[in-house]
Amino acid sequence: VTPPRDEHELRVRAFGLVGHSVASLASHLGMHLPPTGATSKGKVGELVERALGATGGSRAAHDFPDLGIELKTLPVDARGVARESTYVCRASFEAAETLTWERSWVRAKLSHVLWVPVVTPDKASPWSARQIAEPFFWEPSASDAALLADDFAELLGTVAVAGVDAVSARRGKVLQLRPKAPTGSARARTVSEDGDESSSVPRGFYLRAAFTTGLLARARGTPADSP
DNA sequence: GACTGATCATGG
DNA sequence: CCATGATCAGTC
Repeated sequence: VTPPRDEHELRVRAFGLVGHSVASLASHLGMHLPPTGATSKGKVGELVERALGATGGSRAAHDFPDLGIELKTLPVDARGVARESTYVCRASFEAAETLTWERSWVRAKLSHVLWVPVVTPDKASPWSARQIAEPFFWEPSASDAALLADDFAELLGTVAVAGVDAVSARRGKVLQLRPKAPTGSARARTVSEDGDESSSVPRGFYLRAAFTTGLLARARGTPADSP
């Protein structure tokens, strides 16, 4: 699948997936999926990337570089409530004191996102019971951006003055900083306020499920708690 | 049932 | 090790 030429083409392709199960999508693409469970983490995202012509790969870039658009699948229950938080990107603290929201990779990634909800009734649901729902584009509203910027500033501020280990996933109204590593013993470099180097478990930025649930509800034009 | 900390797969 | 794609699973 070649990359979409523009946003319209991407939109058409994404809407073309609506109603397909993950199993049928994989079948059409000739992809084999392992059974659902721990070993299949991330497979739906890779599948949808391929289906839409995302450049993918493991480079630090948007999924659609020419369009500046990021692709995210969103597991939701039958009511449209997000089942999981959403990973955004790795967090680097080389210059926590000077890194601003405006210059952050988090902001760049979230500036334009194509969300593809995947209805997953429960975690035991087989691929055939997980269906692609209506996708939607999101560009943060002024209030979205303010919430994100506030959390970002608070998180980075704490890292700058107290170190990354002082931040738990409990911080942040909508944006979290959490471990993001192969195992709990993985290490990544950290630099403290006075320049001392040490290491801690690698972290990543995540969007809370309540936040993404709200984005979906807004896109559907329904209150987040309506039936 | 929501949430946090830990974990799984793949490529460079 | 870095990055991408996320979800698992024990605890609150």
